[in-house]
Amino acid sequence: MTEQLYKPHEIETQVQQYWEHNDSFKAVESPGQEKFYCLCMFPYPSGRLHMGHVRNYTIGDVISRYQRMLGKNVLQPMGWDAFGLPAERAAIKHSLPPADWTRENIVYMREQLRRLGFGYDWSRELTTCDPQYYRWEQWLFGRMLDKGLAYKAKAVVNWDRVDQTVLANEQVIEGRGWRSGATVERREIPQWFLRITDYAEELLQELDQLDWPEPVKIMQRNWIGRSEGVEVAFAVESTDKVLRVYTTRPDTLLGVSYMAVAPEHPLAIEAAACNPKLQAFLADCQRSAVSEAAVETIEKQGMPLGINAIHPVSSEKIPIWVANFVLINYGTGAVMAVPAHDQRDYEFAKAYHLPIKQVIAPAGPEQECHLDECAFVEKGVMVSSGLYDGLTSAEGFNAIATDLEAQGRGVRRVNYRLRDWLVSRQRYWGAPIPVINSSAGEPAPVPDAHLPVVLPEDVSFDGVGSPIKKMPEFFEITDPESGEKWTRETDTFDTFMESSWYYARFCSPDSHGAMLDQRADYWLPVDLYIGGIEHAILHLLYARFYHKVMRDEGLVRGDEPFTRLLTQGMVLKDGAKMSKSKGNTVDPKDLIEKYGADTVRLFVMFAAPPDQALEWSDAGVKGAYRFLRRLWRRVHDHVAAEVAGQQDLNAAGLDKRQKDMRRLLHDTIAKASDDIGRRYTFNTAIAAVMELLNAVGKYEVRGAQDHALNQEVLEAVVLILSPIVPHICHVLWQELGNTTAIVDERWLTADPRARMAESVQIVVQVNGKLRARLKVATDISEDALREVVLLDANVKRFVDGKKIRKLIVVPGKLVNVVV
RNA sequence: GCCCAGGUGGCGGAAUUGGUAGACGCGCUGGCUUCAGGUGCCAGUGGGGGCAACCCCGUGGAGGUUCAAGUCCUCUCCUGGGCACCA
Repeated sequence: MTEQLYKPHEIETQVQQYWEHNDSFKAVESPGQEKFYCLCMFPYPSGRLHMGHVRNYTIGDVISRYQRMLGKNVLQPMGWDAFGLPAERAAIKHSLPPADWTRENIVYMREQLRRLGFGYDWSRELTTCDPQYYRWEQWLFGRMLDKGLAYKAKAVVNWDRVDQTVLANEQVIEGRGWRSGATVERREIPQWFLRITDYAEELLQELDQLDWPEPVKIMQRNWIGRSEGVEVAFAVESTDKVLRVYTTRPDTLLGVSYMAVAPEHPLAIEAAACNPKLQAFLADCQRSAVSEAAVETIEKQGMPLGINAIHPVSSEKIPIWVANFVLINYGTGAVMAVPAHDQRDYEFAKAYHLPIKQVIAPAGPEQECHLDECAFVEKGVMVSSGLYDGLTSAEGFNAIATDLEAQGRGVRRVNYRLRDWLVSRQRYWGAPIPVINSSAGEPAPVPDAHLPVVLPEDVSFDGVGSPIKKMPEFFEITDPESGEKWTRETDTFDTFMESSWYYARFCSPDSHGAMLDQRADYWLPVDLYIGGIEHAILHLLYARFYHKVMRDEGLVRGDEPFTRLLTQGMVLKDGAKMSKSKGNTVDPKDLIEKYGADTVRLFVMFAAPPDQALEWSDAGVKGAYRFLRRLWRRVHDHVAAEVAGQQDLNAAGLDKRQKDMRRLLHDTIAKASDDIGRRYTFNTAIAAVMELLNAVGKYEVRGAQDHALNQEVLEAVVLILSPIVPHICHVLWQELGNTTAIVDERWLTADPRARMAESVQIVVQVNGKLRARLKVATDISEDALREVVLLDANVKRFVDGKKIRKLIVVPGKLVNVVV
């Protein structure tokens, strides 16, 4: 007797070849058939897949295969987010052009994805560093320029003067450049922006319609940061200048005791011109980091500018200060400070001995105000505000806003925290910005006929500045007709540009005459988008913005790109995120070699629900492998079993033992369908199938009907597991006597008749404490149930001698006796 | 600083609508099978008490609502994540 062993590598190779030869996952538009576009965030080709990728793509593949079994026309594409900073770092380290490094990585990672058995339509593969891809991004940028959606303005960056480069926040380590060690400066340079703020209101409003995790929607709402307030104009003493500030609390206007402007504000710069101390302070601020987290946690510092503003209501003189916590790119870059009613202003006022003037009093006894300790930031009733005394904060808001507007000293404004999207990067490895500059420095778009502007790939890369900034053959242009000299823009696009529309390009990746074609109307929007929670704000907001720009350009229908979103949790090991720097990575390659792709897929889906962090466990992987081996053996034992007289299952003629087994089967089908299809809790679906398989292992086959029942159970187990572990299930499906490929099979529906039970277990509590479990007929009357409950010996022990006050009955579940 | 998520056995996790806490898996303990094992099978496994039936305690902490709380409310402690040039 030769036992057939589970050899994952053999069968996985065979099954993958079957899919490839049959083009199993090629997605073809089929009007009339319901489509399902399942997209996972495409990877940055960093070298090799990490566990986060494996998890992300397994989740997507399981859902895609499940949807396909429901009969839908499924599109599951894959591509490469190929531009980015790591390629530049690697180029410096290995003296290899970023393009070569990136393409080598893609070849390797593509093979890893194949090896994991993901059902991608590889004919749609795209790579963002391909000029045939980014040419359309350059083209759309031209349209945005036409519409005024793209514009040039100055912005602050982290500048490393040694490496002659701009640094990402993550490259600034304790105020110094990560490579050069040079002190990082804040520098203002002209850069390109996209007017995402034009869409702020729509981006905010349409969040409500999206089937996205609530935390992600909250993060986007906060990021957009809509507020209603008043822009107030303060005259600057003995000048004709006006200092504009934005406040959401005009009701506190009479409590202003100083003004604070950002270090980059024109008033600060002007005042510093003849004040060396002030100049030193501004220079100091230049050196501190620009991120919001840094600004919020630094020690609040400031200096008076020596000039005053005139209060628009009281005409009082208000000193103007410069402060390091005021952000130049939010609001007007200046704030009116009301120490009594804003905690930050309060702390600043205490530190610099500025007046604290209360103008809002608690509206009732439930509010507490201790101005000797902290600001009173709640809304209340106005005091010490002259004509406005006695008004509530809300009434005062309106009264003051109306009065200021009437006097031309203020205007109601909706403000957004959202800032325009800065898309210029002073880096090499990105899509060139399709702009040329005249000798006078005036920018002009590159004509469509000259697109794409191709990034030179054969470059030597030393890390000091961008190579194309040193290549006259790239940036020097002479108009062949007029002889006029132009300079090509050498900045490249933020890589979020490419990832903002790739989901749409997958619909028509081979369209060479246009960015998109009508196939996009069939596939879009993406029905389910899956990726890391770390993209909750930027990528997802930019892609939504891009979709609306494309919509307004007539390229896509619909307002939103991603109908449903699934954010997957991190992969941890020893409680920390897996990362090279922590040295706690597990290479998927080693695991696949050791156990096969199915084991890796099963473990990743079983260890935790997809949106939670997943704690890596080598022992858990072994457990997954053991389960697959057990499944393999169970099926082969069944197939090999010799049973006299093969019979079809006669569901109506089963005995109690058989009915119980069959009920468990159909309960499991129902649970797995709900878990996989609706809840996305694959771990509990797998657990349910494990229980079923455990039960089938204990189930004694006594005759032909038992054998037939076993056949039904095992076929169901293999079908349910097939989206998760598709290779082994492909083989076992055929071992069970089927001639079809399981990838083309349909999902099962639970039979309600098989799920009906004659008896049910009732939990009996006395005063909420569990005292008995009773098995009763499903159709027992409530009165009969009460009677049975009170006859139970253990229940009696706790009830006897006491008065029954109440009897709570939850039908089919529970009885609680209250004594 | 602000925002978000999460604290349940030795571990990963389950408990879906307020109704049996700990499903399933790992690990561990004991036993059987095997020349052997990164094998298979059986039994046990939150803490405490009891020969047992059972009983008491138990979901980070403190209060509260309820017949009933891991789940709802208030306060609090801890951990992880994000905060605009990483993707």
